[in-house]
Amino acid sequence: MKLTTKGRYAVMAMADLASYSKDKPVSLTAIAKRQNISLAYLEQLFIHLKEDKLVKSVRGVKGGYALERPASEIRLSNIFHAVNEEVKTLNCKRDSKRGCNNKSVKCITHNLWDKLDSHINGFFENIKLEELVKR
Amino acid sequence: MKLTTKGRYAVMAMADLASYSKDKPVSLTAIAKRQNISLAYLEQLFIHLKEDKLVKSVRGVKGGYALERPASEIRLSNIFHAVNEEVKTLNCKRDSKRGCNNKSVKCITHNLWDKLDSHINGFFENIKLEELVKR
DNA sequence: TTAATTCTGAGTATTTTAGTAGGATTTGAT
DNA sequence: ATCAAATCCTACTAAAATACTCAGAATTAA
Repeated sequence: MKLTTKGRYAVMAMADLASYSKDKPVSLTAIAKRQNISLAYLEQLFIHLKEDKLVKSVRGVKGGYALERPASEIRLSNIFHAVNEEVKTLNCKRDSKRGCNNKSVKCITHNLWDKLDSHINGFFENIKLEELVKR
Repeated sequence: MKLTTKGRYAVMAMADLASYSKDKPVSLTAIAKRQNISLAYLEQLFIHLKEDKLVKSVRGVKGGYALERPASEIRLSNIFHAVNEEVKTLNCKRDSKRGCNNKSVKCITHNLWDKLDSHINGFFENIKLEELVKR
């Protein structure tokens, strides 16, 4: 199990925005340089961040991105969700087809993965972008 | 981020062992059938489980595997570690080379990944194979 | 008009994962 | 002694996911 760079980059970029975009939008070029992330890759991430209304964009010269909501109202879970960095420990279709009835060994572990999901998601839900940036 | 089947299979197989190998060793063929996992794939996993002294093997006819330690002394973290299903949210070499000094945005998030690692690892460390099986 | 920027879709290289293949070795049972 | 069931071992491969790149279109302040 590992966290992919997609989620990491998204959080880094959002933290960058929260730090540098007080009044004016920040261009992806600036973020790309500061955080050392490919511009083209950032562009793709920001499409999703915008879709989920975490950032707003200003097109054209002097344009860029800014937070759509205050950093105190953005949870890390929102960011991960936006870029499809889901915690997905089990795709249950197979199991449910076979009638997952909490009796087989398979389903003993099934419960485990559910708990793990909650555990990890809870972690991200409890941290706001604001906390990450201040300090 | 996702958990791979490797870790799932390893836990399922260990849970199977804990359930079925009371006195006699259990063959991988039996586990493969019960849990619907490829035999050859299981073999590879058990090499590692054995290396980490979680299971012991009996070769030859009527052979198989059994737990090396009681289920109450095997933590899920031991299993994941054995099959290299590590929680690895950040490979820090790049960052440390650049002098990760907890000042840049990169290192703000760096702390985050460290915490996440602990959070997830803590989850696995707190669950023993025994708890998984009984009930 | 120009240059900086977001926006969009497609394509590709790399890595990881999951699984296969083909044996060699060991050993209880007949 | 032979056989078959099992572990053990190494290498290979197919598929999927990841992490990008590329080429351009659209927008807009200066």
